[in-house]
Amino acid sequence: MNSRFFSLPEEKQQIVLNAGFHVFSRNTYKKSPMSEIADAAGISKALLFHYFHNKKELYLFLWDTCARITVEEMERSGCYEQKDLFNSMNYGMQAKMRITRQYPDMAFFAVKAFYEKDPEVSSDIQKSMAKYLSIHATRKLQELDPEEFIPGIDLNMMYKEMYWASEGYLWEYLQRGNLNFDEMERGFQNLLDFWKSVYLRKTEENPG
Amino acid sequence: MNSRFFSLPEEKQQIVLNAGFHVFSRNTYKKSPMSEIADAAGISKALLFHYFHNKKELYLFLWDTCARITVEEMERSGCYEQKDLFNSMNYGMQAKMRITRQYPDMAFFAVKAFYEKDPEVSSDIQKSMAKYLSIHATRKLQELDPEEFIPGIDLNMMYKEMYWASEGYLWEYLQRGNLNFDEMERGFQNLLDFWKSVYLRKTEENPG
DNA sequence: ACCTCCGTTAACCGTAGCGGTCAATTCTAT
DNA sequence: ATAGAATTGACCGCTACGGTTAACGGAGGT
Repeated sequence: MNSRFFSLPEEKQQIVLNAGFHVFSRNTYKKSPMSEIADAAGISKALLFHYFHNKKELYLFLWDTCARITVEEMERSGCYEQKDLFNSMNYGMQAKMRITRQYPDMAFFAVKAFYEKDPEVSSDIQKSMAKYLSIHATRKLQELDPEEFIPGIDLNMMYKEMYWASEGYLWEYLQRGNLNFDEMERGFQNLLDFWKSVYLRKTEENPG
Repeated sequence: MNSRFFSLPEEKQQIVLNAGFHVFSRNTYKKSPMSEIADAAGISKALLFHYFHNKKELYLFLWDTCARITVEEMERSGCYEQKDLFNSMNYGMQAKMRITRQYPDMAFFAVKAFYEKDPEVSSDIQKSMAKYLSIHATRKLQELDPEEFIPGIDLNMMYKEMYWASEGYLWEYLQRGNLNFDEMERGFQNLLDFWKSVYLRKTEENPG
């Protein structure tokens, strides 16, 4: 289908993908010019049209790539198999950052595409999303052992709270651009350590 | 300056402002058409140009309005005078939601404008921002009494964590549109209660 | 030396949308 | 009826868009 694009060296492919993620994540579908994407990728507009027959094809290809890579990388991180909640979040976040390192604008693109309203692409997006969600639904919420946490804590709320804070944390970094991944990773470790120190029940092995 | 606009009934003014916030928050400055704003406000493009001489004037007016209302509403909420951290956050969040109720897209507009790169407006934005930040800087970080919180907790980290979670919480609601403010408020109350139950030191009055 | 293939591009095309203007129309109050 | 303000449709010059095409240039085969 995209044989011409796939025969490119992988490095060049990534540059084009990133250019697409970048432009489409900052504009609506309709207001994302192919010329801007080509410029960002350092190639001519005509060549971009040589790789992808039209704008819609590129956009949907980017969406599929985004979904595929996310699923792959999350599976690969092993976060779903972790029994320990904090390890699970840690691996999950590491996966997200590994993705962001390679495709800095993919996260933005994903949310933008999900809420895209343009009739030329929205139905395709939603259809594909439904497919991926049905896969995702197999992963049920962690079964947490109340004995491990401080007495009386609302574990459901704790989980949601940690999720929101992770999102807020990630968001703050993504928003300001020029990412320092080592710093991000260290910061998230601190966050995890804080949660452990506060939420985990104190025992002989874990004296707070 | 904008005498023609100000002589409008307040209700109509708000409609126009919201239309502006909406369009400018979803596109770059350059790609936000005046025609689209006029449509969203239910008036003709020519009339919009009657109220504001050109696009730049409207944009900067929106920015000033945004900054002014935010400062006003935060002051008015009384969150800065609160001695208790949780009360302070509660009032602050209530103020944010009061603003969002009236101008649903103002929060989006603010972050977008802050990161706007277009040379036609970016310098004005940054200049005005510096002004407002210098006012804001007078409000120093809460002096927290370690005696009130569980022993050994990292108060600095706790504060940051609560901030991130609030942002993540707000973001989740804003993102999906069609806001239910009562539900949002209840949800945030739950979050506050959770924090109190976990972070506050247990005493006779507060048996966890 | 010539030819062929193919990645790559500048230049182009028809159209649509932009910021901004203005004459004309409608509304309102006397 | 009429002055004056509010409001608009139609317009202008220009830019930018998606997509096409003819041509360029280098690598490899003969």
